[in-house]
Amino acid sequence: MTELSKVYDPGDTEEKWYKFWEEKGYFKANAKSDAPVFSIVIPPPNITGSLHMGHALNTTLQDILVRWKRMSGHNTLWLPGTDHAGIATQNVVERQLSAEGSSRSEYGRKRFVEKVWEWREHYGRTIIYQLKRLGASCDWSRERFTMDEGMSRAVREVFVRLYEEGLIYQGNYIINWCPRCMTALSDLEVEHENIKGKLYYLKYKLTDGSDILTVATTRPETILGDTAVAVHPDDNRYNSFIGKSVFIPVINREIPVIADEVVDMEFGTGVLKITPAHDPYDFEVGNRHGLPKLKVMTDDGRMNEAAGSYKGMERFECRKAILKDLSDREELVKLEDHLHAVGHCYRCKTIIEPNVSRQWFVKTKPLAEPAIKAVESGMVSLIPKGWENTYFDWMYNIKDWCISRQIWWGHQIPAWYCSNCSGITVDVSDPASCRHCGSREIRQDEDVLDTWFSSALWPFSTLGWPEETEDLKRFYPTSVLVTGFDILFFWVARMMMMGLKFMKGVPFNNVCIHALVRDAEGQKMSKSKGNVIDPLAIMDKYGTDALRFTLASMSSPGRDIKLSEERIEGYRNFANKIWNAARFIMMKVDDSAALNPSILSLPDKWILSRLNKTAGEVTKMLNEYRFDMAAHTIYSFFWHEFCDWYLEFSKLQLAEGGSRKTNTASVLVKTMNDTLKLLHPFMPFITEEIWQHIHKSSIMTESYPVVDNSLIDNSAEGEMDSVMEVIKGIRSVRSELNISPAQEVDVHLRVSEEGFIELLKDNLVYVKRLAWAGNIVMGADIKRPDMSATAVLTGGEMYIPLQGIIDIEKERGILEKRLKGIDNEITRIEIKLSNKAFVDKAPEEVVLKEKEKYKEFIDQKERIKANLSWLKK
RNA sequence: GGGCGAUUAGCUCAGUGGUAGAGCGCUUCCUUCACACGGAAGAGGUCGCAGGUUCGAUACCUGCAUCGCCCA
Repeated sequence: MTELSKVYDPGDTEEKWYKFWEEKGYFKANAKSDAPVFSIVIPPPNITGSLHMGHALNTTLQDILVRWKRMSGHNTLWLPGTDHAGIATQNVVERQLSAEGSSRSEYGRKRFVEKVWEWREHYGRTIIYQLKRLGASCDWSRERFTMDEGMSRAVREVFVRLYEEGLIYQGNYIINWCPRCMTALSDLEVEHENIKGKLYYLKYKLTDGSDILTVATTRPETILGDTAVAVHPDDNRYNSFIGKSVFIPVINREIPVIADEVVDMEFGTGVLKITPAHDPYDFEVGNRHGLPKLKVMTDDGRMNEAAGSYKGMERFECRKAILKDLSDREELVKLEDHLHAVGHCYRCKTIIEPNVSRQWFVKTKPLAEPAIKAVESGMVSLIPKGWENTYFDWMYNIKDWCISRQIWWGHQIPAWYCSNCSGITVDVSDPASCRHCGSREIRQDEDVLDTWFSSALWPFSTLGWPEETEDLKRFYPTSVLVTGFDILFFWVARMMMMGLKFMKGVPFNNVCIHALVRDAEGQKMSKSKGNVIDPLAIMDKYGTDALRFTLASMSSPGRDIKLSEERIEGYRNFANKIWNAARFIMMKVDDSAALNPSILSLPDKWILSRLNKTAGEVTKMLNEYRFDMAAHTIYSFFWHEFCDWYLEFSKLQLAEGGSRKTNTASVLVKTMNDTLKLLHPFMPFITEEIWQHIHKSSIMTESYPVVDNSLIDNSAEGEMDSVMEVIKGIRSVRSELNISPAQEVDVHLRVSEEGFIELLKDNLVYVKRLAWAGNIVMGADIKRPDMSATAVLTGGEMYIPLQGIIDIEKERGILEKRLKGIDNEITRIEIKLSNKAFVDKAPEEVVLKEKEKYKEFIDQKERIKANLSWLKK
């Protein structure tokens, strides 16, 4: 075995071992193996993305599961890939073109799409390399892309089948429109944000001149598209107006007064203006009452010809202009501050415009039903379980899904329009002629599908569907999906619907939902806030293992991760601790024989028992997706039991020589080996590096430790606790009295229990060495010697004579001097605090500080007095 | 407006119907041959507030407050 350097340097090893694993093919799944299957599909990161902490967390958790299962003998598949991210990618490439002084329209559709593909080839794989940097043990031979040939085929297949079943339809409805991206969005793609706006009260005069109705609105510019005003049928204030008509202010167009139950009598004046083409609720009202839907805006958020003199104005400019005209005409009654939720495009944050247009929709209710049942019946578990309610709530209230997008980058909708008979042909392969009239004059729908449409098929399309491939048979359904809660509806819910529909079975058995990573202040990390912690920089600085361990140990269910660099540094230190423990063992152990269980010492028995309990605990925690607790369990075992105690005991045992030495070596090696294996899923690189040093083979293909019940020894654990308690007691006294480490102390132990005395006798050598104890006398009738310190044990009492150890007179002098000093301080503060002027007039924090100091001094006084009493007879 | 979660040491967070835990930070001592990215010993908490159940509540129940998120 070669000697290790004093400090672990992750930079040297990570790339080397990743390459090694990949070349050896250790990541590859086996479609033919009969071993139990464990499969995961990765949440495909966007091709526009570069690795952020969210990816790092998500990837780490998946890799922990995958490496653990692989070591536990499973035929493991972790299928990687990327998402084409329609709008986001199109935006990125458009920005690039714009920087080059060109534009999407200048390129034209065909060339633009080619440009995006080019972009993907150059930049779109960045994130893949970054995932590798994290150590992700994905089966790269099965890597997929949501726009690759196979996935595109799956998308078409699904579209066609759903269309033929009537579950996909085209219709003219109100949808969310982003005037900047110039596309429709689904309800989920709209982010609602509370904005301080105004509520404007406008005058609508009755056409018969009999009265005026005051209407409150947040969007005065939409009066141009009003086609009615509505009141609640039970509202006595306005009953008499129903059926009459009013003039829209400013433009004086005549519209009816209608009654509808949806009107909230409490809101504003209780009279609502109805703009069916620009408000989702008004759209419904409009449908119920057969009102015309008057569009007053263009797709890029300007006023159209229906807006008359306002034509061409940007929508918020128009608001200003209308308000001016309203107030000029004295038709603006008043305005109030008003907090309301405004929808924003989740990609570009532009305020969305509800808009009536012809789009494609998925009828979701029939798909949602089985998806609800699958969770209700327990076929799929969401972890933590609390998310199931959120899931149900969304599923029960699901609305049809608008899937068409007016962009170029994506799966073009496989529908062709006939210019002859205006029939629609929907087909898997491009048709040559109209299915209805045979005309060759057909044109494909220009829109593309929502990116999430293809993502919804991910668990089976990646495995080869619609072909019945070996992979599909073996690896579907996947074992678990690991993802953040932010895409529960976007992705998880839709995969459930699509998986159940097309595979007749759930896409995964468990959904492990983890938190978001925030900065140390709890803020969401974002480039604009400048509070992003870049995982790549962290990996450079502290090593990948440290980052992974940090993320794992902080991912408690149901709580966001507040990441700080100090924390990562702490786990970097842990990696170094592991390194040095290994270094110690490699320096001390030259020959290790097979473990002989018949000659184990108490510390041997203890550490082996603790090791096995640790292995059991870690496995249990991983089974429950408690990565945090699994990580903590290994951490505290390794550092605080193995390193702090056993390694110190082992030094004595090794010095004994003979069979004690070889057996100790075996215990050291076994414990180290098993801990490295337990740790490997969390810290793959350092464990591999150490393992390779010792064994000249890979740890990846080793078996994960299983509990050996024959090594669990509760009585040895109890006995060790007693021994350690004695050691800690002596150390504590030494420290309290500042006894130098080299100075041995005698110990008088009053212990009545015979078994305890025997135990200590057997283990005296450890106590002497680890506590630097000299003579130890024990017995039931031991009396406290004069001038001795005291420590209380569970089973007795311990005295440490101080005469000759410390200079009693000198020590007493020092302590009394300190006591006097402290008494002075106490008096000083007492005077200060009893001075009313000080307490009343000094800044609060100064007073508080004095009070804290006072408490501190009182504490110190007590301790010094106790020590002084030890020095007396 | 509806729902969910949080509130425990200076900070970040575990946890349990019966003596309150970790990491980091802090204090003191120590470069003794694995590690100063270290060791030893310490200090530090009315477990958000108010009720209730209980022999006993930080934990279970109810209400309130503050913060965060989701949905409308």
